[in-house]
Amino acid sequence: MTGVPATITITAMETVGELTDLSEKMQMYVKTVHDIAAEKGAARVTDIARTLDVKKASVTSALKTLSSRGLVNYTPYDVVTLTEQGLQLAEELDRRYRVLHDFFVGILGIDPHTADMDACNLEHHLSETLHQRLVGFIEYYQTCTALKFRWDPNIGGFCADPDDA
Amino acid sequence: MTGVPATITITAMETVGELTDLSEKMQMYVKTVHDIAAEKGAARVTDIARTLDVKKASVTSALKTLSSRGLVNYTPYDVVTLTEQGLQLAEELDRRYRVLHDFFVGILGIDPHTADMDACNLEHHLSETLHQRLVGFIEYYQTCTALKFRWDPNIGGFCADPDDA
DNA sequence: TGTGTTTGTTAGTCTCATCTAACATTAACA
DNA sequence: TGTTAATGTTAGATGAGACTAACAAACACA
Repeated sequence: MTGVPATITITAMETVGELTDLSEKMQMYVKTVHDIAAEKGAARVTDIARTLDVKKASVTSALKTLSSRGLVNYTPYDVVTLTEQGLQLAEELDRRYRVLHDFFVGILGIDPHTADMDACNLEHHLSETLHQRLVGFIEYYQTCTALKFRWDPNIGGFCADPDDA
Repeated sequence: MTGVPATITITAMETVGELTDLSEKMQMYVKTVHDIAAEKGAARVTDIARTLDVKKASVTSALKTLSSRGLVNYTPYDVVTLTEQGLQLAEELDRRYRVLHDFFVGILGIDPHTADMDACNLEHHLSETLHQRLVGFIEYYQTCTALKFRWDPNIGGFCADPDDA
């Protein structure tokens, strides 16, 4: 058992990748297993390959790496699940994804599809401090009525939200 | 001459990396040459190696790649400068860096060092749409007095800026 | 239960970006 | 101007992560 502690504790400047010493690519495999497992109970190699747009041989190879790191339960020809540690990592990534996506769509007014792509690209690279500030900012935006504004595509800028008093 | 158009035009969902088909690592070399050249007029292999914490042999190798891509002027044993295309790329990256850093420090109240690290890690991964929205958001924050708030470390959350009316 | 299809694995190759070790060039200066 | 130190390059190896081609296992169903 190497690398990933039983409970993930990210310090201020650290990203998820730095904490786990896991490349962005490998993080994506963990996230993908999590997403597929959430939908279907467990992930198959074919599903993972299709989702990540890679060949099945690449998936097998990645799963061996992740298994040796204690992040996935892998036995040849069997379905794949996350270990407890893999689950914690996936949830940490998911928290980051959701905060980014919420911020992009809810506050910056970016269309959901672009927001999804940006959040996916960025979730691996946020420090814990930045993550927490975004969480706090979203909370403040939602509770503070004085703060309501909205992106206006006609102007190409932000302006006071007309729905708000 | 391949890959990079004479004038960079990034479309909505595209990142700088996708546009130029240049890896994050290679983007970092371009940015580093730009930074060193801004300070000293031109970059040397040793400077680049020290800045990026890699060996000089790695720098030589990267410079050959970037030279073949038309982004740096490289001749063996000579100082290194950016081509016009390399300069455009570096400036595009720098715009993203500054917007992120401004947002993190000026609005989210993150300390400059953490903000620097986050901006460095994230600058390669922003879509053009997200970049533009952040620019707009910062402008709005700066001009709209109703929008002033600030991170309060005691509370661990945002609150109305006491300096503001 | 045998046969074909789907799914998964293995073996080997490729590219990228790094490294080390050895060598070459340039610069400094006595 | 010759020697030494600093700087830069080459050649070859490594590891990550992708690929293809060939093979193996599991499944589906007549």
